[in-house]
Amino acid sequence: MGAWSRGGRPASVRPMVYDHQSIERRWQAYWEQHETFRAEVDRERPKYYVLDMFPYPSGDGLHVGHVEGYTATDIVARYKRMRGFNVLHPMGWDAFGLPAERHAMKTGVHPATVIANASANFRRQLKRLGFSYDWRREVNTTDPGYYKWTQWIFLQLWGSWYDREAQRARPIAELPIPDEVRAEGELAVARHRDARRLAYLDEAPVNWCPALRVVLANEEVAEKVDDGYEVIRRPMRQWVLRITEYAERLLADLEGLDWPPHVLEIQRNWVGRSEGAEIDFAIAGHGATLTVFTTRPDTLYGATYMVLAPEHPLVATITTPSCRAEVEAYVERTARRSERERQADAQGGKKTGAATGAMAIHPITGAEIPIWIADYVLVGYGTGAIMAVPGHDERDHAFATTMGLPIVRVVAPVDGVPADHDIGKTAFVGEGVAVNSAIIDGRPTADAKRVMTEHLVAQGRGRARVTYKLRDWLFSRQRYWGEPFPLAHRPDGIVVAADELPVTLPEVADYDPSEDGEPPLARATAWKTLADGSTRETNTMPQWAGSCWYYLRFCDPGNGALPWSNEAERYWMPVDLYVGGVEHAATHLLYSRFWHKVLFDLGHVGEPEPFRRLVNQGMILGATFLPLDRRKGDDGKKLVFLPHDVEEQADPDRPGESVWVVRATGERVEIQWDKMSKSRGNVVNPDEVVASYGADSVRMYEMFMGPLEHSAPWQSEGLAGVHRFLQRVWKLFHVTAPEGSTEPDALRPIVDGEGTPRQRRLLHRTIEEVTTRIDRFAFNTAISALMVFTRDLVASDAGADPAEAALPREAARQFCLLLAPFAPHLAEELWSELGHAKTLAHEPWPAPDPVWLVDDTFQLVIQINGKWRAEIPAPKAASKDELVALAGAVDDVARKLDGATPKRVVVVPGRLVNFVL
RNA sequence: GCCCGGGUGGUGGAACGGUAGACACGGGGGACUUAAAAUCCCCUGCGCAAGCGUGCGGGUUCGAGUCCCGCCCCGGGCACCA
Repeated sequence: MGAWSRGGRPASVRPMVYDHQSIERRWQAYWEQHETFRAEVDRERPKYYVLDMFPYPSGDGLHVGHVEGYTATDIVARYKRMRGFNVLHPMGWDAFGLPAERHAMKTGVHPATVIANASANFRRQLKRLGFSYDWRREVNTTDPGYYKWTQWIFLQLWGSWYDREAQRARPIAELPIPDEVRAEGELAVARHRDARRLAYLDEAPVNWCPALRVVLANEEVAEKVDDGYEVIRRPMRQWVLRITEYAERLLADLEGLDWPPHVLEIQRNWVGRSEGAEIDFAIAGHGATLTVFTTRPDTLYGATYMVLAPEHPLVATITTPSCRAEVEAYVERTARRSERERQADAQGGKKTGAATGAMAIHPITGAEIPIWIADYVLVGYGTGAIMAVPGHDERDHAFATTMGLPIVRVVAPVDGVPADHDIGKTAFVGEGVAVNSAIIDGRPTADAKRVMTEHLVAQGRGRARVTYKLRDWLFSRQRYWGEPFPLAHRPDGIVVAADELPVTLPEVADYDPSEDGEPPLARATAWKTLADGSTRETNTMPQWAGSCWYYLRFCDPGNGALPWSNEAERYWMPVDLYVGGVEHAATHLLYSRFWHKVLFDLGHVGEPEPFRRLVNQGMILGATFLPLDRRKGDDGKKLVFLPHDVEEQADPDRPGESVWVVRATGERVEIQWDKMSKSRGNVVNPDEVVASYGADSVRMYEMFMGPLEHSAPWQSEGLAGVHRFLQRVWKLFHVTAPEGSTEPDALRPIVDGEGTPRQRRLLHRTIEEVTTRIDRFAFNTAISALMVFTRDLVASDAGADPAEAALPREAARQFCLLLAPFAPHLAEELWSELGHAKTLAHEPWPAPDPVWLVDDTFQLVIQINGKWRAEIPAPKAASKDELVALAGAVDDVARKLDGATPKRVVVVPGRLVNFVL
């Protein structure tokens, strides 16, 4: 580098005009020292709770994607503070979970140490970006002082049952115990209660991931399968939370939330409500009744066989001796199949199954129809059994075709669509008119469903019913780095709560669960064994546990006696704005809402929903470069070049255009944008860009990229552009020190007041625009208004009004306030240079003066037949007739009109005149 | 397959039913400089032009990127859930 290049500037030359490094350092220290963003309950002021989805503190540090969401919430936090709200804006660490544990296994460093280091790094990075968190409220889910209360909430769940009549959770002590149960003694009462608790032990097939040696919740399976992990079903005894009791409320309460439609849809899909009927079938030669769920009771006459899930409890009792061997083999085989195999078959429409030899009796016709088992019927949904109507259900149709079972039509399409439909070839799944169905013949589907259900109810053979896809939440994990369950198993089999919380994690020598899934805590014998002979539960909670309620702890993080005080919770909750990634739509957001409702039912919180408004930030994409022929490299993977391998060159073929070229070889490559990830090598490190452009530039660039919800490519030219803007702001406030001077830049000459009428109009329009655009979350356009102001406030050197060469003090003052949410460091610096002794963080937000929002004149647009023809300045006060006269007098317009009388003249005052010929 | 959300310059994106492309990036030209960098100023949807332009085709309206109907494409969600 030469003496004059950016890095090696001689000391005699003055420093860069806008020295972001020293400015940012100064104000970050000021905020910290003065506790500028400290929040306390204050009943005199309205509150505003702005929350980020707190991060998992990974060893890789913060990335620019985090920064986008955090900047948006910080803008809102700073803005609301200036609007007089008492703002709660906290940050913490979601620090339990696999990565720290795996790191510990590899390096021998304790997960707590791993987390401490990583979170210290995150905290440093966040502070460097100037976010206005109240750091006194920082929480860490792995801190025993925190997870004590996670365990406490778990005990609330364990200690409750769902009263379906009252539609709410109630303490288990209030559960009515039938006399005959009570008569059987303590153990029977305990069993009766345990079967109804919101947290219960269940021996059921679970999603087991052998590679990770852990069970997965249904919500987690898809993600792990996508990551290439094998997930198999295997029976295990596990803790499960009864979230299904809340299905209806989780669905109904989505109404009225200000959430993205997309997330509402994911939640609705996940809950998966469907209305239908249960129908009871007798089994020939057995006392047992086989109950099925169907959404199409109108197709009952078309049921030609029955199917049970292989795990259905009746399978063992009804299977005939001649079929037993085949059925058992089939049950065995399905139990071992992996999730992936099942999905593959499902996609291919491939059906397998076995006949039980038993026959069901059709509740209306009395016909005997065969009972099969097949794994396309799921044990966890409905009743785990179906009546198969191959004529009108694609899956039943495929199965019937494979097994050679009869197919009959009981619904006819209306309007003859499709006219040539062949029920033997494909199922007709649409609505139509019932046929071949004695009691409902001729009725349209909706009507037929209703009448059939009523008929079944009258006969005592069925009932209307609603079912949900949502399953109970599998809540235990066979890992070390999670919250221990505060429970112990007594020798007599009764489960009891720990007397004292927290139940802390013991030290262990080996973090890995055994191959068959015995948790590492099971080997901590001293910890596990209690004095009275009972043993502690050795599973731990999933990572979601801590994040299910952290927003509540933020209300009162230092409380040692309670998870939160009533006072703090009633004041701060609900969260007014919650910003985070969409990946949590079916997991974290569903789980938190569930816990919150339980806490609400038990009177611990005051509102049924925790998050009033939700916004998902988009992804920031990183660049990689691909050869034009997409050839593979030596390792057999697609050949990829990283940004530092590549440079931009002028395109020799197309002047003015440029192409990407590999520096070493000169080969042309194409740019490709992907989600940033360490493995792709396309990650932008916030530390580096903050060092070279400053936190204010990085914050502003991320907001200027486009709407918050959109994904957008990270382009360093754009960052440089925003940085240039901040330099222009600096220059607006300063006269540059003479060349060679070591003095800092001096403040531009200032005149009192808001300046000339033109400047005042500009100021008030800017206030108006920035305000409405922050309110609308249109931060990119708010920034553009700030850019226009900066460009136009002071007359450029060449010519123009000399009265506008100075900086109007009042305009400068208010501009600092408008800039502050976006570029808080620079705004504070300029504010203090204007002579203010204190931070601007609590200054009132500027209000536009309506007088200056209206111009005396406006640009009148003249249209002919709706097309733009001319534009002239016209007085705002002009009447419609005057406007038409003005418009008609314009030469160009008069010529086009050519003396013709318009059929109609549309006048929109303040905008346009449209002559319709 | 079903359900959401989108398609606007070379790029990111602006536009209460009222001048499409604000503000930026990129590109071009100029000023300053011995020169360059930096900075500042001007131009920049397409077309030689009349004109044409917001995925395509219709419609409503004096006027449609915006509202309605029918398609196409892209992104996302759900999916053996009876």
